[in-house]
Amino acid sequence: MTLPDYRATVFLPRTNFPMKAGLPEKEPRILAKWQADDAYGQLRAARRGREKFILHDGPPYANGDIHIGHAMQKTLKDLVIRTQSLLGKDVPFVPGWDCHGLPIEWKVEEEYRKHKRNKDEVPVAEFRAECRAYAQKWVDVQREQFKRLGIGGEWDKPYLTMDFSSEAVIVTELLKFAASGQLYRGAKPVMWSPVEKTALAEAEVEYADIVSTQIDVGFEIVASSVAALVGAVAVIWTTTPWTIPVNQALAYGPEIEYVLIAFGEQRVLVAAALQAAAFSRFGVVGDATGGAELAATLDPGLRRDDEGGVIWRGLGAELAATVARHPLHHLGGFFARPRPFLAGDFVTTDAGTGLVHMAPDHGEDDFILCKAHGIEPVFAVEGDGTYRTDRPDWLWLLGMGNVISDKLNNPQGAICSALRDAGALLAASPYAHSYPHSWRSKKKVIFRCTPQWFIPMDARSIAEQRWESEGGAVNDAEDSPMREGLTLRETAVAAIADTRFIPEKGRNRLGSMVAGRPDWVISRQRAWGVPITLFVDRKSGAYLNDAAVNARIVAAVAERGVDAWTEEAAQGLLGNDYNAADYERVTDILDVWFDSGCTHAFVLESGRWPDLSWPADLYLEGSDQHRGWFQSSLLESCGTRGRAPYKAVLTHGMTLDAKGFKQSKSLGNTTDPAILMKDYGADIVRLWTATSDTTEDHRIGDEILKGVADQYRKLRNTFRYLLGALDGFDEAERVAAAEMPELERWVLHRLAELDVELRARVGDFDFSGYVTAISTFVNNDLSAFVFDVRKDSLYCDAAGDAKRRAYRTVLDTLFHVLTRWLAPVLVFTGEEVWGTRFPEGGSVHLLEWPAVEAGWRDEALAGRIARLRVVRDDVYLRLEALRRDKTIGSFLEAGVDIEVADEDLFVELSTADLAEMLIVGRVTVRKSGSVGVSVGPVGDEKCARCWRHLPDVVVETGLCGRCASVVNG
RNA sequence: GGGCCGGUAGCUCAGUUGGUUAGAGCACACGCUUGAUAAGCGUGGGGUCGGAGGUUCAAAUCCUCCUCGGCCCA
Repeated sequence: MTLPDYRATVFLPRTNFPMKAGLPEKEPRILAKWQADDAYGQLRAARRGREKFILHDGPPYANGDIHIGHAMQKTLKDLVIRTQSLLGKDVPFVPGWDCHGLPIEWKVEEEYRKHKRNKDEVPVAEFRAECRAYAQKWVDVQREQFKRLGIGGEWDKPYLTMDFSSEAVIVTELLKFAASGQLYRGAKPVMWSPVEKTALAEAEVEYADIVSTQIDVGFEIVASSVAALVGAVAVIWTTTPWTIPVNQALAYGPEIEYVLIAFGEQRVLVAAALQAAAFSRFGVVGDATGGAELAATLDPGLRRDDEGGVIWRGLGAELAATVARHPLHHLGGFFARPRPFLAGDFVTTDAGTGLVHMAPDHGEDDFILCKAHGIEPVFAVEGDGTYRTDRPDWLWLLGMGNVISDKLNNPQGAICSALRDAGALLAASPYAHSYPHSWRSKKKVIFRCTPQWFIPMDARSIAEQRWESEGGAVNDAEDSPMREGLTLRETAVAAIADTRFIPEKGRNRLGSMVAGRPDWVISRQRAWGVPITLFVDRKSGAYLNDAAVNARIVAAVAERGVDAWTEEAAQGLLGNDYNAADYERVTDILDVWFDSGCTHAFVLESGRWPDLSWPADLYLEGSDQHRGWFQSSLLESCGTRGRAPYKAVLTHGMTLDAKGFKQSKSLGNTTDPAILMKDYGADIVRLWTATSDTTEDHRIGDEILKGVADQYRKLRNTFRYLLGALDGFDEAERVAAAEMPELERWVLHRLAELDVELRARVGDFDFSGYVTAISTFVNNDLSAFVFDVRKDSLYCDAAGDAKRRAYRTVLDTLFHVLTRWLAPVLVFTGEEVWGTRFPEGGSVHLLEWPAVEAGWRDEALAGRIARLRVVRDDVYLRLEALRRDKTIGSFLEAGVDIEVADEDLFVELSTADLAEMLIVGRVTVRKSGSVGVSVGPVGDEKCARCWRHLPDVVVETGLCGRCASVVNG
């Protein structure tokens, strides 16, 4: 007998929402619609007047395509913005870019080289214009790349550090530091090219093998706590003879062993470990006759490491109170000053003599060590590499040429000659080594102390920063914007205490960096940046601090940008009260970190974006920004406003490759967001961001993305099921929660629980916990349990059946809840899902957090369902055995007999529709002395429509009673 | 070299103040279903918690050292 096909009478899910997402093609279309509808503007209008949440965007550098770190970070920011917005807050987002600085200058210069143009022949304003155009080009590129990721924001009006209005505020902020006395001119050695007369960055220097002159020079010891040393000669070794006239001290290693050895008429002091090597040099004095004389006086016995020749032996620490004099001390003045022995950790016995001559003007170690002992640089070498002529000390070197010239440095040059004449040159010979050269001119570079502008961290120590005759340009503070009586460092430390850190460990990181950092060097000898708009009095060295002048400067920059700061404009800016000739116009530009440290001022505070307000609720950046933007913003704001520009700081880790290694182009292990857009789509990248633990370093790779795509598919299919199951859902079907079966009420209970959990996760910016909670709910509670159990009712019950209506009511609730909860993560899919069900319903992103009633919570019910699910798990374990021996296929073919001893459990089980809950053919529950579960084939006929095995199936129709009544209406 | 941070199944993550046999999802294997079907359901295997010491009745958890990796400095 052939039974009718009842398939057409079953209410199968119906939807045109495709299982396959096709995100790479679909997302751009949704994006275009948002653009056309002004989705961002609509959202602003919808949230007007609500509590604000200000996430201030840290500006990426406008140079090159975005990388995966940018993608992850902007997505993270977008998750914050969209979840806060979902909570009903007004969350404007103004993205920004960092546009000034060296890397852009390089790129433009690189173009010049390609076209054989010389940067020095290009007017600086024209050069800056090209830098500006270059930055703008990448702003436009990156803007599209960020938009493609589904990042919402005011893309049509971003902030750029190079906007004239930004530049004007940066200048204003600088002048605030000036006005409050928080600026001083100090010095610091930098890489300097005497040929180009400019400072160079590390990356602009290349190393080349050259031959220099190495010399051993004796410094006569004039005082020492070690009596044997007085009158002896301390020997230093150097490959830059030109630095000897700038020497100010000698350094020794406290742990190094030194020996005093007779050498001809002299006694020389060198490191014990280097004695042999040093002595083998001595006597080699180029072609000079003096060398031969010296060699002749040398006792052959002393050329070996002969203990007999050692007059004194001791550790460097014993040299602490030793003082020498410069070999050219007879010149008087600068050269007549004593040369103290200083303990230096950097002194080694790798080469030389174990004693290092210190020229604080020309070495990093030298500068720091000397500074610590109050010895300041003397600026003996000018920018063009010649010795200064405005003091008598170096006039004897007049006309000797550039300090990098071989003529000056060779064994016959002026310096070696002077030393030889003084009897202090123990050796001079060619020396081959690798030496830094300018990438551009290929000429040798030097370390050279140059005046730099500083913001002091400890204002009380400003006076100590001054150096002789250079006029430490410190003005008295008018009024300090910092907390009363506190230094900038102390203000910043206090501000950190007032800030929330997510995760908490960021507090320590930022705090220890601020506590230990040196003064902030804000000047750069560059072209592309905001000028340090100061006029320095040529006589006093103090910078001009006049409100009227400052106002003119700011107005000029606001109008013309950084090009307003020119020599020609100086008198106009100074006005009638000052004579431009009396003032040096500072030509340095600001460190770009000062620029970005001011973003809070020209973005949040300026009023240019009326939606924004100061301070920000949140700054969100990578952990590398503890040294960068978090700190520059903090210091800038503390120095001008006495507090941090943010209430909270959220840090994320770095994105590593699949194996946990840093991504780099040279390693070839980078992940290109553009390729991800093509292969996966933005929602996958967003879901990857949301599921990664971004508080730590995290990984990306094919396997990881595949896993994320799987998780996405599960969520997508859940939406597809909801859409299909809700086909034709009508408000009239709706059932009140109180009228619903337990299973539906339990779903509502779970939603009430989730509501609390998810709100907490959003508050903690814990998106991985947020998505995991939703995913687990969808997988375990919905897909594996509720959807499965209710499949029968949804498919086979009559359309108007109370249970089915209750279920569909809950599915409708689930639809609204899940689309909204997931919309911040799956921005495109969320819109697609929403639009599929409500084509005229506007954007899902305008909606607010779904209404979940706290009254849905029902702990007693939750306990009951949990116990039933334990029974379910137990039964399934047994049914699997029946499957294995082919007794049954579908669980619907099984009958289950449960015996319980406990009265309460018996009542609980017998009042539940266990056959339905377990999706089996039949369940009987008996009270018995023993406890047990037995399973077997149910034996009843299978209903041709609902496929359940039931006793009331009629053979003729093949239908069970329920299905018969549905089919027959 | 220094400061700070991290290492839990193949992958992504949970693991409260130390306290039963270290969990979840995905992936994988096997099976069911063929009316969510390039989907859904079930069962299962898989971890010496980076390594070695130590404290403790008891350590993924506390301490020390090592190792690998990351950020920032030098």
